[in-house]
Amino acid sequence: MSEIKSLARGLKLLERLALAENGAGITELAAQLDIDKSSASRLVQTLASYGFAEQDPDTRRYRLGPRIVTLSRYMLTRMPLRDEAKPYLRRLVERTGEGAHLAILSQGGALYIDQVESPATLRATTGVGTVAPLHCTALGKVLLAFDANARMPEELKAYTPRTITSPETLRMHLEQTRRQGYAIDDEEYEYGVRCVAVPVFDYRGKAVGAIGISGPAGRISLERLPELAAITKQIGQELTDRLSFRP
Amino acid sequence: MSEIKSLARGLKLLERLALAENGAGITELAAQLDIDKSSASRLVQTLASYGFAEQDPDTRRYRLGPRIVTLSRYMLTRMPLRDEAKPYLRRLVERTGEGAHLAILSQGGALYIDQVESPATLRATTGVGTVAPLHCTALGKVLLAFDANARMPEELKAYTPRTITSPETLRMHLEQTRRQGYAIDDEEYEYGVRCVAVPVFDYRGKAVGAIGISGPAGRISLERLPELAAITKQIGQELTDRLSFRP
DNA sequence: GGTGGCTGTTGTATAATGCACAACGACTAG
DNA sequence: CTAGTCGTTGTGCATTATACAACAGCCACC
Repeated sequence: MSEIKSLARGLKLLERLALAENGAGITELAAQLDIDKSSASRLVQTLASYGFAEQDPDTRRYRLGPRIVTLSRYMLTRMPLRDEAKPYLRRLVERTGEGAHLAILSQGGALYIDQVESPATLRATTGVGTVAPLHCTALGKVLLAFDANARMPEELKAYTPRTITSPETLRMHLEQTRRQGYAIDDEEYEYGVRCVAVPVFDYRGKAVGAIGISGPAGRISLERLPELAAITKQIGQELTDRLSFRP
Repeated sequence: MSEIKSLARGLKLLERLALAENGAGITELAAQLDIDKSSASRLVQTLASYGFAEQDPDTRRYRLGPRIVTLSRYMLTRMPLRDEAKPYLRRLVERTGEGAHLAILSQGGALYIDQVESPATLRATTGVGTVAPLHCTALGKVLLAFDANARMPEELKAYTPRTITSPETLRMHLEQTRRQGYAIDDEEYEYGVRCVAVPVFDYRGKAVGAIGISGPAGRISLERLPELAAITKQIGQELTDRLSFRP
């Protein structure tokens, strides 16, 4: 499995460009990858000529190009799960009033694939393409509990005081998640945001993703949680049923 | 400007993968790029090892990988225009009841950067990342009329019977668009869908994008058009005013 | 159940290609 | 005006990607 070095370098550059807040300079990029300026320059030029990067005419710095967004769209439209899940996400929003999300396991986290916003003014929305940690989000916990490919994160980073940081506690939590068929995130990732999520299975019974709702803790009160969990479980089951029909 | 060949090949492969409905095989890809199977295999393996492509375990065919979606998210969150425009898109939906979109000029078309869905059951939504033709969409016409970088498409492809296919007619249309400050799409791209769009300018007075609404022709009647155009123009102006504040 | 045609992957020698080292022009700051 | 950036471009050399194979796995078809 010998990888093509210059392609690999180009892809690494893309990732660096993605992380750079206000674009990145050639010298900077070259230093990060430990390659020569000239190499970095030519690689980025190639990326730019295909629309994967672009140069700010004023500052001469480079940033990600619009082609990425277009490719991403292609990728998303080719996912059957996304199309199937959309109506159920809408239903989730209608019945709970909160924002709904669909995520799959990817890059060691929960990758948000689709969303439907809450009609309320106060919203908790995570954009499509975000990769959220597995151990402190409802969608992530569900994937961790039900997706056979999911691996426990090495480090359980604390995002809020409520984040579960002990592997033991998390394991028990996942056990409970499996028993009750849903997971919650009680302000464990972001202050004032609670979430509920359930797994989605395909016709083989394999977990292929998770759907859930998230909203301000004020609206998603602990008293309302059982009801919201029931609704989410029901709609998740309906989606699973639908996915089971295609052989 | 010597481009790095193997990186260029890798990027071309990415684009081919994006276009392939149900993934693409190595032999197929190699034939398309006119390179050897072995080269294609190793290039795609490299793409895969960075998450830009992935292999279906069953069919052994390759498709785009999830990393693309994540990068796309980074790209979008780094666009100031998008953040600024969001509230105005919401307002547009509130006041018209139709779906709202934000687009910029890219890849010879109108690249949809953001959207807010209509609350109605019958929706006309174009996903973020879509590149729509310039000559037959309201957003596209606006960009063509106001963005200095926009180039007239070589071929005015007819998508519906109403599509403007004559360069002369289109030129007059654009002239009118400039005069009245907004453009419409009267079922010129898709049957039964009408759109209204206006330009957005930055502090230099340069057109940086376009916002607009689109919905079923049944609701966006010809009688309602003047009113909808007025609303869209007003909100577009408000957004332009906001963008003018930052030096 | 073999057999032929397909797939995608892996070895290897050769030659093309990307690389490091420069030098360059364009800016900015002191 | 000089010293320090920056990004880009030329060029010889050596690494590297490549083309041509051969390979194992799969499916379908007599």
